[in-house]
Amino acid sequence: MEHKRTAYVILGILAIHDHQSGYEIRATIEQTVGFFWGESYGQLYPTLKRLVADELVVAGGADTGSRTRRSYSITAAGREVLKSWLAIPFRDDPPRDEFLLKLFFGQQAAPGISVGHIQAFQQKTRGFLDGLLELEKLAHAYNAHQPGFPYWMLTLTYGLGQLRAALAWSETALATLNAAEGVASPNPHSPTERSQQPEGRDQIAENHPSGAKAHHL
Amino acid sequence: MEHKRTAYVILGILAIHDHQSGYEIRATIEQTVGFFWGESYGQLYPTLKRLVADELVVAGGADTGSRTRRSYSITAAGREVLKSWLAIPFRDDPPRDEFLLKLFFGQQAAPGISVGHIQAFQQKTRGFLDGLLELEKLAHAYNAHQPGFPYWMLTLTYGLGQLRAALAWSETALATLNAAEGVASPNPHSPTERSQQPEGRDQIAENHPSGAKAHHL
DNA sequence: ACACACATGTAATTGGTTACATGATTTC
DNA sequence: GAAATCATGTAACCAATTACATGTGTGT
Repeated sequence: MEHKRTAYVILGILAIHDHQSGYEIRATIEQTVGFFWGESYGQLYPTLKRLVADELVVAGGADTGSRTRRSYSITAAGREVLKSWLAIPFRDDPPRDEFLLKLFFGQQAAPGISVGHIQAFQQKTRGFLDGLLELEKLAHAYNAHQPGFPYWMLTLTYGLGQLRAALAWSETALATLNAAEGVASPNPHSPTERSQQPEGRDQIAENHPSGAKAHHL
Repeated sequence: MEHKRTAYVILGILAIHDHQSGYEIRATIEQTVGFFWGESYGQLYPTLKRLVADELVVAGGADTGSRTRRSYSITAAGREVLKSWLAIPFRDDPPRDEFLLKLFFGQQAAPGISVGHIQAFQQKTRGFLDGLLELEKLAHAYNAHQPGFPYWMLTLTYGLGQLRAALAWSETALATLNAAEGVASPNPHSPTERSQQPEGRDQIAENHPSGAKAHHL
């Protein structure tokens, strides 16, 4: 009876605003938790089905099989399940930041490549930041009175902080690299959409004098 | 003949320091890119095999099948493949931050839960930061002269910046929450179950005027 | 002889993405 | 009645995790 995290996202969204269709839920996810939590279509509908089967949400509207709008609400049981999930420690999934990875190996790349990556990163970050600022404005305008508001703001300010730090870093990074690599030429990069911020896992290099493995590569 | 990202990590590591066993490669990954790139056992050996088959690395040492140490080196072809991978735009994989997710839904949680999460986050972040600072020290001590050094430092300073921003945020977040949630009965990190939560529907803001997307819940 | 770290591997499964296929409703 | 957008779904795939199974070399 385990549920995957997609299930809890759905429950959480419905707990805040009930009676949404799958389509709407998806949109809501994107507009609210989207900046730190990506969901895919492929997961949504099957999960919704499963939640209905487990009676954590109830479906109203058309009969199954039809393609007409159906809307979902969370049940009391659903709220409980959500609540107990919220109470257990969050899991830190392994970080995966391809940008940093490519940057780390920058020495192996052709000249200019790393600078290009950083520039692309910078642009994405700026765009992302603009989006969050916009979101902040809208949230204040429409949702300031809602009970969840303080929590929402917390996630927002977290995001803003990370992005600003990233932006500050990118300036100095470019300066450093231009010094190190000489002049820049090319650009790689055509824009994509999503950005992410890495979230840590806690293991870090272990090293002790005696066994002294490779800390020097 | 697509390669997965694990393959490029291996190539990159071997490009920096050749002639390592699978075991060593894994350790090196952890000690260098580990803080922003998690790899799992399960991927390493099969990928290594595949790389050998594609002649991007060569294996020396014992014969296949044996469990004695084998060591791998990158080939010229391997370097080329790595180089061209480095040149293509990095991919931003969808963000997934369970901490923020739980925080976002904090209103649905029992009292103290969110504070507990933030405290846990704070601790992890501090530990992580300490680890990075340690790593920085070691890197300066042992690797300062190596050609990749400036790039490694870039990833490091990025991490430090993010962590410091996260730490700063967590302070204000705790302050905010303590104000908002009244007093804490901190229930840090051990699962709870049962709680009373009657509380009927919460009906909140409805969809607004026409046109614009629902930016409010 | 035993423990322990070094070392290599595989099987089962998850969790998720992408791409596609299709129907319903609104708007012009 | 065509187009756009709202809406629901599925199939194919794949990257990665987990847990397990096993062997080797060294030091005590």
